[in-house]
Amino acid sequence: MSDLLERLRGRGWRMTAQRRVVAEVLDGEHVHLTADEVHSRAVAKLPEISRATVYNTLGELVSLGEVLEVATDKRAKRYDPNAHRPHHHLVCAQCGAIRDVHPNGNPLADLPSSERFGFTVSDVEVTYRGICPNCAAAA
Amino acid sequence: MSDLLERLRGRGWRMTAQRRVVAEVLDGEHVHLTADEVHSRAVAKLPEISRATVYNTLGELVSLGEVLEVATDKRAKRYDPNAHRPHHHLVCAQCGAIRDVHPNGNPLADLPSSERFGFTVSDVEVTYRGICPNCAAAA
DNA sequence: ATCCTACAATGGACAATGTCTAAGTCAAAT
DNA sequence: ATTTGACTTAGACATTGTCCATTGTAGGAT
Ligand SMILES: [Mn+2]
Ligand SMILES: [Mn+2]
Ligand SMILES: [Zn+2]
Ligand SMILES: [Zn+2]
Repeated sequence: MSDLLERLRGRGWRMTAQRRVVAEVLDGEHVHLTADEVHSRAVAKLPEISRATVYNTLGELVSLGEVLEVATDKRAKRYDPNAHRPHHHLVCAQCGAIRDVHPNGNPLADLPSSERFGFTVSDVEVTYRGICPNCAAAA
Repeated sequence: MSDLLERLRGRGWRMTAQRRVVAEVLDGEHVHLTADEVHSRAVAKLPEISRATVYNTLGELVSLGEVLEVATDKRAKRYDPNAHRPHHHLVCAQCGAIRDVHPNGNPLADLPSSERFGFTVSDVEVTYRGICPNCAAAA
């Protein structure tokens, strides 16, 4: 995710300790944190970082297309740094664990024009739900 | 939706003015209201109905499988009385209008086991996004 | 028709999530 | 080193949702 920081510097972003920390927290695979989780982890690295800054920074990253907002649970939005390769999500209905998945086929092609109601359809999100191996083992 | 009231009576539901009003508000096609919208419309019919009762009733309807919770926008949950025929959603990215859609194919079959990470996958939600005819005309 | 009581409704406190602003701070250009 | 406007902060406020003690009532029993 240091390439992210590079790209942002190139776009005229002022590089602050807070933004570096948020970027660090978002680094990794299968990362889908809520704003509050991002804040907690950021505070561990930079105790004085404020909630508002985390929200602001996440919002900016979303506007820039560097992070995606996903709504896999019905409470808080989650922030997904894997914005470059399109993908969908597989969510454990029990513990909420989230994995990135790449299904076959193109769901957009499966929506016939008779089911489009005159909309110009440009995008599709797919969320699979099930039980993860951990939760299955604990049952 | 009077058949809904019948089914609920059969399940031992006490029939109250409040529950009748909530059921009335949820009647119709392509209905996907937030709890607050349900409350507003219910108040128009029964001014003294409380927010708590609307939340309680919606929660009960969801537990009974008579209404679905959907998360097509990233703020409030929406309540969908079309719980009997499985379907997906088409959402206007501009105005938020929601239509029920029935795509071809089965997205569950498109998730190969190599992409299941040991999960037992049981369900899939698909949300199409685009621009509705109204918003396109206004542009 | 009246009574009883378990179930339901109410209002308001509280919690979780998200937005906004005024004032102070600091990155980076000069 | 100075300057400047972008950035951060704390906390008020807004929205969405939950909980609980109290009050009300639907529907069965008499
Ligand atoms: Mn993802
Ligand atoms: Mn629907
Ligand atoms: Zn799990
Ligand atoms: Zn629209």
